[in-house]
Amino acid sequence: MNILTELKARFRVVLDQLVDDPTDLLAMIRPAQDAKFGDYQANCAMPLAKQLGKAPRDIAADIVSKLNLADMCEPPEIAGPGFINLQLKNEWLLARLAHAVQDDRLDVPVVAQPKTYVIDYSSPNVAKPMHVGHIRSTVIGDALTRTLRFLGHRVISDNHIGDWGTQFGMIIYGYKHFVDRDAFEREPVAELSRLYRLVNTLVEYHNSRKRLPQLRQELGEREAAVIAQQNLPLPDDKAAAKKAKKAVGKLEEKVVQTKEAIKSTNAKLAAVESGPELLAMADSHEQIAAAVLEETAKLHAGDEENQRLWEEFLPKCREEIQKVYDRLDIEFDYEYGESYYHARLAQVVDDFEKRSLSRESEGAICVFLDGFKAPMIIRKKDGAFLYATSDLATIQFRMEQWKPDEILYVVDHRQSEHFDKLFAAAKLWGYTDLKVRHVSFGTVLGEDGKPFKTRAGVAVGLESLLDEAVDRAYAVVAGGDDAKGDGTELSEDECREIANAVGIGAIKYADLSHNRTSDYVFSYDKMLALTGNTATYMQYSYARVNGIFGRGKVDIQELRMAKRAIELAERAERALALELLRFADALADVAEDYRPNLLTTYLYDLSKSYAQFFEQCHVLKAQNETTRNSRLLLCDLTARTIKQGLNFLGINVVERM
RNA sequence: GCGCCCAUAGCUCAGUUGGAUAGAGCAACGGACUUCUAAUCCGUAGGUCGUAGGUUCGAAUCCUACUGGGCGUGCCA
Repeated sequence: MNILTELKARFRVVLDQLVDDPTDLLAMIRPAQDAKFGDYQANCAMPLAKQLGKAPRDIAADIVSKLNLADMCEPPEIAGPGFINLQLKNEWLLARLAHAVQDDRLDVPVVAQPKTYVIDYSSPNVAKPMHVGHIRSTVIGDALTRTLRFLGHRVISDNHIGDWGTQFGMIIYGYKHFVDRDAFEREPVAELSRLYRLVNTLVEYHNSRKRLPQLRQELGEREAAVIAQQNLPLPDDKAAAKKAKKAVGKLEEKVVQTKEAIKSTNAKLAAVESGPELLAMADSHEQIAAAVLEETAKLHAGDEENQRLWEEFLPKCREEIQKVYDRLDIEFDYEYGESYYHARLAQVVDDFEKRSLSRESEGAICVFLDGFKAPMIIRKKDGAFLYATSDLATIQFRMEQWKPDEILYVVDHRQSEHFDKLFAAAKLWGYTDLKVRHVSFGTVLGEDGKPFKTRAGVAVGLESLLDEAVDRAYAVVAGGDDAKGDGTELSEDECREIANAVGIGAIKYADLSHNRTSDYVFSYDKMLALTGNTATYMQYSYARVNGIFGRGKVDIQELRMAKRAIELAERAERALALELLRFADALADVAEDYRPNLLTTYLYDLSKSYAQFFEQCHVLKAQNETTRNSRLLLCDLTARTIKQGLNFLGINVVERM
């Protein structure tokens, strides 16, 4: 049962008599901030004071007198300005725990009104290897899928793979001009990836050459602007003088920006010019950028050769991506790539045109939306479609196919404006009942506080990231095992298996435990730490419970069925019990605003409660058989909750570590 | 220029949508092992919640201005 939902239902009956809509007031019932105030607190009396023209403490007393809570709570107490403090009755807790022991769902109810969700996440480009930028979308989307599904919603996970864009034009061009046949035979994906990078480098080289003179000119103009501003006489007025100085600062900043742009442009030129072979390639492929676009256009137009190459490359690329998903233990219901929607794009634009929702501007078909300066372009002046077009087509398809109540896009925050426009356009198009939500997230930073890149300046590959985490986890696991002193307990195979669960778990957990909207600093040392809010700590808590069962030769299945009584004599026992029963609340919180970090916080609190219980309440050497059995059941519930909770995060537990 | 986001302990981060004395972990310091896994636990210290105003019974949270940072900004995705 969901404790908060139950309490709110009880309060609603009373508050309905006082106000028209108690929704906001009910949101003010929450877990107590401090254990000394009880288990839960209701803060709704204070805001009612003005509205009802009565003292808040009197209102609180009035509410309390009308509440029907006797079965669930001790008599409520009114404190401070009008807080209503609630303490759950032990009998009530015991009844819930007894149910949880027998219940596969750990007493977590199914939602009253299931919805249909489409969740769009991960969405890598098949032509490029997956990199660090893909973890957050993949891991957050997967966690939301698992959690919402468990809560009883119908969830369709759809990996909107980039398999149709310019990157494929690059690969095709590269394959036609630069392929190394032997390498392609041996390792096709590695070779395609090399070709992608090569073509990309050459394209950037020529772009840079074109851009450099412009940048130099810009630099001259901006430096002149600084001097001009500096030469202006300083106004006598202090505020105006300050403003003038600030203007100089801003202009100087722009000079710095331009200088940096020149530096990175020069680096791109040097990358090619340092190698005679590369330079020769660049010289003989001067029109490469246009040629790549043409290869892409030919593919889209159904050119036989390009189509054949695409069909040959795509499965190989997808296989490679699948390897990463296998390692991450992530599955999708559907993986309709962008190419899947190609046939619909022209119709989408036609429909917008027919219904006068769009119009031509500077040769492009544009949808002008209220509140946006720039229009959303759905067809370029050269006739090609854009990702806005295919995103619209995707919405149309999903509505036809699944009729979702809500579509979630788990995509980084930089695309928020695109989604704002997309959602506005979808509404304009007639999807007024559909809820569309951009579940955005921040950037993964390196320890220097800047976006996580290799020394060469490219995003860190996802595979190598996983390798590194698992290697480090192996060192931790094997090291910890050796340190026990009584010889190595774990076999080599076990160590490897544990290291895999720990390493992959650490990466996922580090990501999910941060508020998704903020950037976070990626650190192997922190994520693999054995203490603190890490997957490793949670996995360790789980393994310790298992250790008790092993040492005590406990048949936990038998104990569950035997319906042994749980007792809450010790403070630590009661605290643990209450935490266990908050699982449903925590999951509801995750679903509320799609925030997996609320689940990691919960699991960490649970593990801490368990650690205290573990210190203070000896299980196997309990005073008597009844207490021993009670505590074993509390251990069992803890282990099951941790396992289930980590499972929602896509993280596995290990029986020993 | 315009738009969006952010600023909390030395460091990395929470903060349940306006509630009681702002919390964790790391690092620092002090304690607890003939152990149920010490791979742990307990304690101490650490804060002008970027600055200045405002809203009200009550603000890290809402509003305004400022400072500093990130991102986006008409034909990439």
